[in-house]
Amino acid sequence: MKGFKIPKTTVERLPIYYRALLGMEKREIEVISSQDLGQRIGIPSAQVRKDLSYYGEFGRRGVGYEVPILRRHLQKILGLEKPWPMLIVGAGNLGRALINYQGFLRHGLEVKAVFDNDPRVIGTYIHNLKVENLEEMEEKIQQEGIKLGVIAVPAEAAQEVADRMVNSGIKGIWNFSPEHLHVPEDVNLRNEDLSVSLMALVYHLNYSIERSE
Amino acid sequence: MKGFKIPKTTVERLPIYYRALLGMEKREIEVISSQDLGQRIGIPSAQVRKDLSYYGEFGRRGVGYEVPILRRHLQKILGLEKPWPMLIVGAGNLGRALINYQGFLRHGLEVKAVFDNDPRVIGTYIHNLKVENLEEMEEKIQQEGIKLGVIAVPAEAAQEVADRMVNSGIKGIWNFSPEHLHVPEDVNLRNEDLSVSLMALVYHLNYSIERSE
DNA sequence: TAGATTGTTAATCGATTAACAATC
DNA sequence: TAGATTGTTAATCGATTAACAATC
Repeated sequence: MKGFKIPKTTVERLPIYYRALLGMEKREIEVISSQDLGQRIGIPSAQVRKDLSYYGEFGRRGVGYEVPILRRHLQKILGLEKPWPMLIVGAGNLGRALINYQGFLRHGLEVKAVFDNDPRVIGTYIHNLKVENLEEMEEKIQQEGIKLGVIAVPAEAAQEVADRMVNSGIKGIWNFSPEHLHVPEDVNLRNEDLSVSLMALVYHLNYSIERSE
Repeated sequence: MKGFKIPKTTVERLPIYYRALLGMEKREIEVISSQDLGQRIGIPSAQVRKDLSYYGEFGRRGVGYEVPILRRHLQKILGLEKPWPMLIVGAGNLGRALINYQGFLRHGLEVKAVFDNDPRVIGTYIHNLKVENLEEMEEKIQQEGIKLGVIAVPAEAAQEVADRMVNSGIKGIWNFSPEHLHVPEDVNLRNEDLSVSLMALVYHLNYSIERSE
């Protein structure tokens, strides 16, 4: 990786490239041009080339990119070579959906534990995984060296869960609660507030329907 | 609303403001400055003021913004005054999580129907809602005038579901599948590919852990 | 060689931020 | 009036895009 600054927007697109390449590899497409790759995912070819160029020269002029090679480069760039153990706090509907999501393992992620504080839920099983008492979270994080935590609890509980995660060594938080969480700057926080996302969709929907009526 | 172009990034922030204001209104905070509002959600005050200024002059110089007034303006701007009927296709874990999500109604959205094509699931109930046969989707969309559809099906089925939604009059699609969907330009498409989002988090996590070790 | 496509530079476009006059 | 905060302009910063020499 070169030393200079990489645009945030580029990083957001890397997983999209990676995913598309996985699909092409499965279908045994051997070589792809930035033009073709871009077309499949709705990104201009110049942007594809520029994004990749921040990390190296992966293509061959006049030819294109070899799919398996580029895919492996992206896997490494994204940090998906070694599997990341992760934990989920909150065994409600969303927590369950995430646990059951089959795609994590394929992408080098593995849900190692689920925690909740509701006695009616603790001890039940979700897809081979026993829901554990939230009290035991810290111990597990340290035992297993877990660095990645998912917050799928109600807004009121989110900051406390985050604090406890951070204190036990978690370095990346995927936050599904609507709370704006405070974490130290060496902790990577990613907010996935679905209702915020939906409201932005409704804004555009409302606007386009108003205009056409 | 003024005539000129509003930055995409501004639109993405509006729901965050709206949500914060809802919380403040509940706690009976009457007036808030751009400074204070921004602080709560991690957005600089100048940006708060600029974003709001695209839609009007909602504040009072020397004073700030009246919370209930600004909240109502944002509700209107976002198109959340009248409730939007929506439908979900795919009654798997994610579909279930979305149906059970209590927050939609509060934000002017209402899940009117759920569809699936699995005979073992059709006819079962999820939170008062009967899972219907996917065959009947088109009829329902037209009967109820539904404009908003959620795609929570496997990648292979996503484009077909999208096509059928579009042909029946859906104007906004919230796509949870990893497929890059093709829709006419008057249809608003929002992709919510969770594994893409997670990979971007892992990228940063990996990078920060590498550096500190 | 002729045709294709990369990697990169420079131009353009868009978003954020600082600063301050207006005004409560 | 003195202090506070908006709304807006202009400067800065960052991202996208066009264009093309390098090269397969």
